[in-house]
Amino acid sequence: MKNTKKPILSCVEAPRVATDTVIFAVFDGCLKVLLIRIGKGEYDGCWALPGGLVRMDESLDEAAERVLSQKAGVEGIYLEQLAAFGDLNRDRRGRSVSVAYFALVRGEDHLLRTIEYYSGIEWKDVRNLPKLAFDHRKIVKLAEERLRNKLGYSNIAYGLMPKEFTLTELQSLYETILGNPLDKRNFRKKIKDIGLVTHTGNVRRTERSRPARLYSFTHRKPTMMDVL
Amino acid sequence: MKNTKKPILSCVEAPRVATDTVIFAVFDGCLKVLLIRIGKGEYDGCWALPGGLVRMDESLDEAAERVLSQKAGVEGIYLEQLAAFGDLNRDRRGRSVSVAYFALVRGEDHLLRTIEYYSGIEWKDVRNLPKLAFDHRKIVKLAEERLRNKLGYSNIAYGLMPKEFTLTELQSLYETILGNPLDKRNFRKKIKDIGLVTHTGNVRRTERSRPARLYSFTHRKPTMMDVL
DNA sequence: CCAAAAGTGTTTCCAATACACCCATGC
DNA sequence: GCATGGGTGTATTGGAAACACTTTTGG
Repeated sequence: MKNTKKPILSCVEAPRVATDTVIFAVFDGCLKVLLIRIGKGEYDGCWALPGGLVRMDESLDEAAERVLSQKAGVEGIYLEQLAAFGDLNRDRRGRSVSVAYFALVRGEDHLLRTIEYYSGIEWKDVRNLPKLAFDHRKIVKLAEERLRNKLGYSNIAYGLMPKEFTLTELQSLYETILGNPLDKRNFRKKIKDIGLVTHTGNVRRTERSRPARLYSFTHRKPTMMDVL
Repeated sequence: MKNTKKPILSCVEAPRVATDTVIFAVFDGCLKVLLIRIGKGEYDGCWALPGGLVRMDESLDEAAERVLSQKAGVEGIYLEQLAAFGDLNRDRRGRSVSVAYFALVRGEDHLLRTIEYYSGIEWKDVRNLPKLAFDHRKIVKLAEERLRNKLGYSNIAYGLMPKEFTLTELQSLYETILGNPLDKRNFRKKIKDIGLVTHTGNVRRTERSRPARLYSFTHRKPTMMDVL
């Protein structure tokens, strides 16, 4: 049902509502987060998550999608609400409440429009973050935890992998995010047993060694399953 | 660090920020939720979760605690953030964003000040809810799911149980919430193996049968563990 | 001694783990 | 033919699940 009443004009002190999104990608063997450099004001020189105020004509999810598209140039990717952050001192410029999201970008697409938009936009290694503004370090930490957990009981890895990939590449993604090595035979057995991936019929040929069979995710929608 | 700047006076259209809390208790063999009857306006006759606007001088968590205390008369109980809800049409009276919480009340305390405060405040069986205002049905559903999940991998049941209890009582709480029967011997073995509870040395004597040993939770702080 | 609920162990089964060698290709 | 990474199966173990009888009390 659509909201038919004219919204109330709020002329009293009230917290502002924003969204901030932790955008993950895996490449160069690292879990990366997309950050924007703040150029002036209270947090000059710090880095921050892409975010912005929520408008009157958009839901929280829509606001997060818009920010993703405007500031990071990505659309149609995996996006999920993380939590709301509303400590009094989270933003030194004034009272605000932020609804944090986390999003996943395929490693192959990590260059998409990021550098062109801002010069101050970069993928940073999660293990080695610069100084972050607001409470964004806390948000990234929570997002990282959530990502690691969900990897174990859902198929969200599809959000980080290209359409086609080898099982070795998939395993290496899991290892990068989880931070520990996995047994090759057990990994492949489990992945195949639960039908997480489907063989596409194609192979990738490399110089120097046996060609690898290519797979794609069986489901491209978020699905719960015991992956590991 | 304390917020030293004067907060910005927001004189533009902006979503209002509220909290709503799903307060659970288990008694009479049912999982119950505390609801408040709405007496007038758009949602006349509907029931709603206790909630209210977030003030400028309190964090989201503090706002939830205040509402809990003012509207439900309970303090110092288990409280955890659930998620933020911000669909455009969630409140027909105007644009709002609500940060939902879920809270746990010991069954023995379920009468605490509830009836006295409002006549329109009642514990309702989760399996048989009345018509709810706003998007509160969705919020209750999510909270229920979260409660069921957490029961399996944390000790939060302590928030629902009295100080001392028998293992049969604890099992019956699990069965009520999960909705299916559990094996007595396996349940007791697991509960004891992981050290979830500690024997207090006391027993409860009933007429008509063998006395039951009394236990209390080993930890009264939220702790992650494989309970079931 | 009877009714009522408390309390207690063992076996079975499945899923997670550990582990080592052969295969296909390019050079 | 050799170097490189791809691909496969089995034995072991540990935890989950199934399952029935004895104990203690009050009346």
